[in-house]
Amino acid sequence: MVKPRSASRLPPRANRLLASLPDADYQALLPHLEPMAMPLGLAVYESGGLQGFVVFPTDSVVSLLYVLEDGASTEIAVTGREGLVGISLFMGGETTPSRAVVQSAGHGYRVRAAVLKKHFEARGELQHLLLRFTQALITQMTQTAVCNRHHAVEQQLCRWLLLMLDRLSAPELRMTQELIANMLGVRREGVTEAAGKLQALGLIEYRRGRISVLDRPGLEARVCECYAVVKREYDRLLGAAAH
Amino acid sequence: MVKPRSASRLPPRANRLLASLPDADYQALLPHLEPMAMPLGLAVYESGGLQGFVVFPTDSVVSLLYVLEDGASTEIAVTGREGLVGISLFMGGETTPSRAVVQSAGHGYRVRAAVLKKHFEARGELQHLLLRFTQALITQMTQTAVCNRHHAVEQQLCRWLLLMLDRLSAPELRMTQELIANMLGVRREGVTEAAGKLQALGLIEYRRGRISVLDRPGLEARVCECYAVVKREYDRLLGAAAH
DNA sequence: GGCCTTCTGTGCGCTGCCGTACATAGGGCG
DNA sequence: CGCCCTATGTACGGCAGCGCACAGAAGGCC
Repeated sequence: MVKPRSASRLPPRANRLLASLPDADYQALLPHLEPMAMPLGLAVYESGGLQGFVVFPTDSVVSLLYVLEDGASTEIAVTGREGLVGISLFMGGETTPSRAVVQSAGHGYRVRAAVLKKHFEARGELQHLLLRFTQALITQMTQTAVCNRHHAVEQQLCRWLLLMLDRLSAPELRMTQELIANMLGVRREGVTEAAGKLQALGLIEYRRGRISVLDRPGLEARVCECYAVVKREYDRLLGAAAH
Repeated sequence: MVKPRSASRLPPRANRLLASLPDADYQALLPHLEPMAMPLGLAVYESGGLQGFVVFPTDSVVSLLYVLEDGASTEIAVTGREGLVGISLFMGGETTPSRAVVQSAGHGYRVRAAVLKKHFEARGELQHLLLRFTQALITQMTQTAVCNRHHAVEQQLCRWLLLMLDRLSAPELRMTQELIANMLGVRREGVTEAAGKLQALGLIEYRRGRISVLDRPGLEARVCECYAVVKREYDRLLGAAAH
């Protein structure tokens, strides 16, 4: 039933933000939307680097992560079809000290920073929408900080899987445990252990770089409160349609 | 040399954001600035609660923190004279799932949410300034998440002390170790140990709810990179004047 | 001055995660 | 088909921080 991922390029409005725009605003932006491939590992932007574009993912998922001087890293937030990558371009800072890396390959649409900024400043519904999205993103970052401090790796893994799942079309992700460990900022072995436990419980199934979620409700029953808080905020701020 | 803290109420422009506003914007906002006392422990806003005001601290410091269902808490960010409390009011969400609590008593000025929103929408320099501040705040939250994950309590304590110091007029804070522990999301005993070590090194001195920083450069030498990243972003986005 | 609350110091054993090291297994590629 | 790279499983010691329990000390209050 699931179409091969590269078969079709989804239309811009597969992105929920673009879908939420009033027709007039959308039509104004449309000529500036450039389709782009989002291959696994692509750095949409680098820490401190000037980025020329804002990206609206359709069927891809992008991680915002921070890499420490010693190479250790932590995911700050994850963005997919419900949002956009590059908020610093309209927030006024131009850059951020973090990186954005494609975690699940797919496609998206990009808009030149200057163009988006002009439309943002025009202060229509676009501005309100982007600011609400930014606030939702802040909640996700906040909750990540809290979760890092207080919850066990297994719960964080559940949270992470659910966040990814919400942004994917199929309940399967191509992702090694090593990469997940980088995202969560823990050891690979810790992920192996936690994932093994979830598999033993029948919640997920995985083999070599591929994880399938078999029992989503089961995951939701084991996850910490952090997931629900984030989801509720996204729904509240961006409309349940973002789900 | 240090004036008693309650002796004088500072003018609005003791707040760096208000100080950065062009005169015209400032004059427009001035009639709406209501001076307010910020006593220790005051909840400027509660998780999920509708707040009617945005607050510009002058000589007070406010913590944004998240409290988990089980009562455990973590500080997400700290705001003083360099910023404002209540970004969700102009970001469009009205509320956030976190709390804001006065950590260091003092004063501030508040503005009715509707008034600030109107001025924000008028899209002058005020909007740009508030958005840049928001981005700086995001960096602080981000770095908190990373620091929580990867750094030891002692380093986090150094970071926290330096962040507070940057927002205070005297190198002394009234704060029990218990409260610091709540902020950092660790045990009180962990703070006792780390603080004891810093005192033994001659960097700080404390007695019963009062901490004096004796050797700021020494703290800077022991802190993790997280502090510098945040400081650099604040300076870059809000002008070195914010220092 | 003395009491009593609150803050701070310290000492357990425990657990979760780290660092390291190595063994197995999957699966793409020649 | 077989090789080899890479992903995954497992084991072991170490340590940071936790939860708990209690002793001492500081200082406000009457």
